[in-house]
Amino acid sequence: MAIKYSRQRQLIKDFLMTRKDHPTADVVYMNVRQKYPNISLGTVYRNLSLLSELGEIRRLRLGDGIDHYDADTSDHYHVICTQCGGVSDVKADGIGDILGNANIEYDGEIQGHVTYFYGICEKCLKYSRACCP
Amino acid sequence: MAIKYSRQRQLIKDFLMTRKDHPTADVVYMNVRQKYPNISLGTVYRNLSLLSELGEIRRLRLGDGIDHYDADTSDHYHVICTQCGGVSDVKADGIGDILGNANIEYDGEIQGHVTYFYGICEKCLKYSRACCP
DNA sequence: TTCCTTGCAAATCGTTTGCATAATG
DNA sequence: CATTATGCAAACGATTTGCAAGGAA
Repeated sequence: MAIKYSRQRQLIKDFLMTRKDHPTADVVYMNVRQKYPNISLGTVYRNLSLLSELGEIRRLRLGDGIDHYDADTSDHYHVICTQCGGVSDVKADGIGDILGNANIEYDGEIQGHVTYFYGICEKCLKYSRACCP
Repeated sequence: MAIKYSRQRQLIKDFLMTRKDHPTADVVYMNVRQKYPNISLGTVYRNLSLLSELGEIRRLRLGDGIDHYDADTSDHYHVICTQCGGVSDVKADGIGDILGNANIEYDGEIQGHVTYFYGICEKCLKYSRACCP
């Protein structure tokens, strides 16, 4: 199971690192194809999964049924805009600790949690202000 | 868009209220079919969506890519067992407030959050204890 | 009668997989 | 050379949808 270099995987990771909007597999495919036209969707999926397993990127499951990917593996959270569907980052230090210490009643063993927020992103806020003063 | 009664919708909701394990659409279909053999999968999906919109049930998106449904609409959280995949309830009062007051840096407007936990459920815990003393 | 709901099947959409070929170490 | 990765296309599983027929108000 040794991992060998592939230009495709490198390009996928490179592209992801340039983006802060947590693109989907399809968006990755569309973009990488501009530098490497022969790449196939299957390869994109395979590498996104592999990179996620390796911990080099993060796979985000945000309730819209489509996987998003994030090259920023640091500890942070996400907000989904209920208007435009965009995904943006939030700093929210200590949520892990807070949830870990919350008053949780459960007879099994809790190992971790997934949290994301929804709301209205900065862009959409400005937009709605502009038209409804 | 007035809503008219349908026996199928009633049976779907009735079934869901008897279950505490947050079944998927397919499981609902299999079970309702025993009382109403002609029901179609499409009808099950349509009604689960409708009931969710009406707030009579809750749709759970737990990161496994399959929607689960819960007739318990009270405020509670869920734990997904990493061993058996089962979904169970947790009481965790105050998480909403805690997250609302967390130290969150975000330039948009946060309206709410989704949180679920993962870990090992009671059954699987007992099971693993039994075989590894 | 009006309009909502259904059953059925086909269609959609994101994702995975089998396989022969190409590239890496 | 052994092994991993690829492109392609077909397969997949969950969900949605178009449509003609059935049922509720």
